[in-house]
Amino acid sequence: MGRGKVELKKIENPTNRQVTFSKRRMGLFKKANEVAILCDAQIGVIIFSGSGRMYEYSSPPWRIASVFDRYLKAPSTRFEEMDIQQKIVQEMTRMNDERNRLRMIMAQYMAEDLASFSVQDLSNLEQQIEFSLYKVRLRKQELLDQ
Amino acid sequence: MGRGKVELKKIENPTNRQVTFSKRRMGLFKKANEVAILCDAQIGVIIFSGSGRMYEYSSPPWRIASVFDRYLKAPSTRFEEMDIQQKIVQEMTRMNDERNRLRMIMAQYMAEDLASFSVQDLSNLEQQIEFSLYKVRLRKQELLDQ
DNA sequence: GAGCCTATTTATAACTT
DNA sequence: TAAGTTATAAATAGGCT
Repeated sequence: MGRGKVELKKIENPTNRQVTFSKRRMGLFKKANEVAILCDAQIGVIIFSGSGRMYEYSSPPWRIASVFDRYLKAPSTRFEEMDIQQKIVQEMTRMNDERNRLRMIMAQYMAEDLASFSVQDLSNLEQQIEFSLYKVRLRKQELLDQ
Repeated sequence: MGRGKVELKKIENPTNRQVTFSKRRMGLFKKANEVAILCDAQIGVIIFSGSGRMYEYSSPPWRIASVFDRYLKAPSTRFEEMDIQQKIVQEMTRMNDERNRLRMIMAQYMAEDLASFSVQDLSNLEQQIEFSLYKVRLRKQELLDQ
């Protein structure tokens, strides 16, 4: 989207990174606002810059606190403790050796024991899988375009 | 952005609204992901559809809970902190199904490092993910049909 | 009614001042 | 360095299947 194609990795030049951050942050909020209005949705977006500054968007007429409050009340929502995040990281690290193979079979693995999921859980899972699928397709296309 | 210009107001036709919601939700998450990576930012996005379904994005490797936790601690935040923090603590205390959560998070992690995959690998992965998506949807439908 | 397609609109990277 | 401009990449509305 611009004079040149941009690789999806951290922009090393701090000045360029700051400029891009400023522009794209505005773009992201604009998009969020459009979805909220066009599709009658309630949206909250929080951004922390690398330097720790916070920016937020919340779809009118709700305050962002309201969106998060609703998030807390969502039936299947569980707030992960830091402990659990650490467990995730540890688990991912442990699996490093067979990481690729594991990823290949993860989709299969994931779908094998769905009995204990609620409808909301499954909807969330569905979304995450769709996003994964999107990313896989994107990556494949990138390779094909080379 | 499309065959016709769209007025910024709620799309009245429910079918069109749903289609637009689905497309733009994906677009919004993609944009958020790009900003997070390009600009080294931490981003959380929560969307509630008009029907109350929740969708979320959180920039890897952070979980969305982490973004919100940081939000609650931000100096400029001034809504009822005690109240909401208490709710968080309660939620965290009630949390007991980390296994399923972990599995759900895996989908997101899974797609994060695709650099080493060949096109053939990706096609296989794509097929497996699509199959998983199919099974998740099937299971969800079963629950809804009960 | 979920995908795929493509004409157009929109976002933005690099340029300019 | 910041603000405005423009060429180009990306998103997507409406069609089509």
